[in-house]
Amino acid sequence: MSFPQTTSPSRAPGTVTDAIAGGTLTTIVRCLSGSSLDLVERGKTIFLPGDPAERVYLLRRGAVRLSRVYESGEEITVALLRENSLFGVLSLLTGHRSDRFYHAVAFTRVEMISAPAASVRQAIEADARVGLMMLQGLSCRVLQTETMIETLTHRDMSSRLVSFLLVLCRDFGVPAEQGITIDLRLSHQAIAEAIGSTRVTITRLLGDLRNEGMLRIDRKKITIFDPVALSRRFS
Amino acid sequence: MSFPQTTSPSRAPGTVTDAIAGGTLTTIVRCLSGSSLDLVERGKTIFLPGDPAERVYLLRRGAVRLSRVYESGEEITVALLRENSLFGVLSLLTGHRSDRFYHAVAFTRVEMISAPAASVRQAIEADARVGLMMLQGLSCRVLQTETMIETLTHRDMSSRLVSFLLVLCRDFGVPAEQGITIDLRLSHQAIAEAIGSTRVTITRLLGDLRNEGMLRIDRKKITIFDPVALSRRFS
DNA sequence: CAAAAATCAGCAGCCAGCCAGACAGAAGTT
DNA sequence: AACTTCTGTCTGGCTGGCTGCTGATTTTTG
Repeated sequence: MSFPQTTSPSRAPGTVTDAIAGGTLTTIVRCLSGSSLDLVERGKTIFLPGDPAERVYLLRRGAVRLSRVYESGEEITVALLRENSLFGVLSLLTGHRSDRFYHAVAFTRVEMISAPAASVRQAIEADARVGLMMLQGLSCRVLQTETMIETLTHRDMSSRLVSFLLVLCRDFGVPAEQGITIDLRLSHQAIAEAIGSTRVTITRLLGDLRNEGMLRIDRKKITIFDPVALSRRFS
Repeated sequence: MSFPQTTSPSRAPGTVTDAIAGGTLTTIVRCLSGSSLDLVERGKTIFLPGDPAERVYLLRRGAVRLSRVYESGEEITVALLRENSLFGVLSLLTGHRSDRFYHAVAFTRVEMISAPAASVRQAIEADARVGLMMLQGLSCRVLQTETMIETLTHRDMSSRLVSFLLVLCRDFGVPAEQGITIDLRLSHQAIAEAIGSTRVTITRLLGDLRNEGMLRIDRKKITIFDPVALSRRFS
C-alpha cells in the first residue's frame, strides 16, 4: 500500500549538517535522501497492516490515528499522534524486514515528512546530533503513551473519559474565548474506541459533563471550560 | 532518593568505541563515565516521584515496575520492564532539569546499569552508533507500551486478563515441561494494578481459567499450558 | 444544488459483570 | 510462633455494555 507523494527530489547527504544548524528535526529529515513531504486528506490511509515497514514518518501538522483492527470488525485506537511525533519507528529496528501491524489513518488533514529507514540510519551515523534529536522525539512518545496507559487503568468510565479529555487538551488544545478547545473533530464512537468503551456510554457521560457545565460541544469540537475543575472530577 | 551502588569506577571515554565492537548496549553503557552497575533487591525502590531525573537506566536482569501512586493511596502500574529495557529516559529530554513522576521498584532481584544523562549525550555525539542502538531500544519500548494499550482497551476483564497474560508470556515467559511459565512472582493484587481491575475479580477470573485447564499457578508463578488456545479465549 | 446515503447523537430498558466490603483460611516471612 | 501477606468465597448493589429505535447532521452523488 502506498500514498500520494506530493513532492520531493532527494538531495545530497552533505546538506544534512547544514540543516542541523536550523536545529529542528523537520529540516533535518527534509534533507535526507529519499525523503518526501506528503499531504494526506482526512480519513485517508497512510499505511495498512501488512505493508512493509521501510519508512519513518514525522508528523508536521494534523493528527494521525494508529489503530488495530480485529477480525470481529472491532477497531481500537492505539495512539492519537500529534504534531512533531515520530511514527513508523518499527522500521528502525534491526535489519530483518518487518511489516506494519497497525493501521495509520490521517485523523485530520495531515502534513508529514517521511524518509526511508536506511537514510535515517545513515544520517545518524553521519551526524550524531540527528540521533540525539530523534532520541528525544521518541522519549516524548514513550511518555505520551505511558500517560495514556494511566488513563486506561482508571476503573470507572467517567474518570477514564475525563482523563482522556485532559490528555487531548494537552496534545490538541487551543485557547478559546472561554477555556480550551480540542482541535479535533471527535465522534463519540472515536472516543469510545480510544478508551475501551462504547458509543452509547460516551454519549451519556459527555451529556452529564455538559449538563454539569464542564464543557461544550460544537460540531464535534469539544471545549473544556476549566481543565483544572475538570481534573477534580476524578473518582 | 538514591540506591546502593555496588560497583564502578568511571573510565576514559575513549573506550566507548572499543565497546561498540562488542555491539551490545550493555558494554557501551558500561563504559560511559559515571556509569555504575547496580544490584537491587526485590521490592527496593530505584527512584521515587520527585527525585531529580539525571540518570538513564538499562535493565540487565530481572524486572522493574514503573507505577504511579495517587493521593487516595491507590497505585497503578504503568509498565513492567523486562531485560534490556531502557528506562529513565525522561532525563534525556532537553536541558531543563526535570523530576521523576513515576515510582520505579525492583519487581524481582534486579541487575542494571545506569549512567548520567550527560555522559550518554556525550557518548552519542562521540559515536553515532550508540545513538542508533539506543534508538532501537526505545523503539522497542514504544512497541511494548502500545501492546499494553491494546490490552487495556479490551472491554471485558476476562479478555483483558488473557491479553495481559499473553504479554507477560512474551516478555517474561520461559519454557516449562508443559507450556510456558511466566517467570515473575505475581500476586493477584499486582495483576489488578496493572490492568485496572480489583484483586477479587482477578482471583475469580484466574480461578475460572484454572478450572478450564488453561493454566496452573504454583507459588505465584503462572504456567500457561497453551498460549495459542488461550488467545482463542478472547471475547 | 438538491436528493440520497451514510454517519452520528440521543434515549430507554434489560441484565451481566464487576466493584465494595467483609471474613476465614493458606502461604510465606521474621 | 507470631505476624504479615495473599487467596478464596459470599452478598448486595450499581455501572456500563447490549439492543433497538428515532431524528439530526454530514457527506456523497446524480
